[in-house]
Amino acid sequence: MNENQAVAALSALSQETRLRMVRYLVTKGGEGAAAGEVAKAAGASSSRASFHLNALSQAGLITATRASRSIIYRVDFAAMGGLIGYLIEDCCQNDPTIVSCCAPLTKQQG
Amino acid sequence: MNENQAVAALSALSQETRLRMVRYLVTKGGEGAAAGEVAKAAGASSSRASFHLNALSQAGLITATRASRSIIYRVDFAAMGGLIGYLIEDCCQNDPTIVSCCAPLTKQQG
DNA sequence: TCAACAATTCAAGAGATATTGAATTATGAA
DNA sequence: TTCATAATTCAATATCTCTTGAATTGTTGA
Repeated sequence: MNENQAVAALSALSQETRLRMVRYLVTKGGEGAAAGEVAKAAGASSSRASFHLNALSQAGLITATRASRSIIYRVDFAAMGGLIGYLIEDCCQNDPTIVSCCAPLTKQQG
Repeated sequence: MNENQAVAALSALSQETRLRMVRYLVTKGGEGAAAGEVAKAAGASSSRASFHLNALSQAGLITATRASRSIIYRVDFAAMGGLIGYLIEDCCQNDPTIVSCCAPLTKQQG
């Protein structure tokens, strides 16, 4: 993960419809979901959904694979993890005696 | 953390100068850094830095406290952790038998 | 081949955001 | 009070992004 990739990923996530899509796909895990299903979950028209799914794909946050008439989208969990790691890199200069500031960054996950 | 807060935080982070600022402040931990120091670290003019620091503050990602002539900015680590938690909420529907997709989200932290 | 379904592409208009340099506010020291 | 430092505010410009609806592409089954 470099700066350009991180800005691209964060730009992609900083939009209501796309954030809903990613969060929906996160819950779906490796199974993923078809474009139409994601569009419905995010409350978007098909053209809008397509536009935003393409943006997420360009940013490297999701992948697309065709399955018959549908196109299945899945979160790229390595990319998501890479982004999170980039955001909190060298937290508190990696000082192991300081826990108070870095602790909240690892606790909220579930 | 709700949807509006998350979009605001991600919008704030999705800009080169602001991302640099936050990453710099993350390494500074509870100590924080003065506006001028952050501006220098991010390679921004003072007016640009002020504009972007205000955006990060409005988004709830950093706090500002005056110390003599300087204004010290610090990352709000609870807000950062809340954002990360919101992004990966209910990953894989919290199925404990699935590790492959959620693992990368908790490993990259340094 | 034809009809139906799933999804993408396109163009135009509306709205939001970033940059610049000059001016202004706030603080501290002589 | 006066000067220097630290930082913010302002207005104008330029640029990017989102939405909409119609048209198009790709796939499947009758």
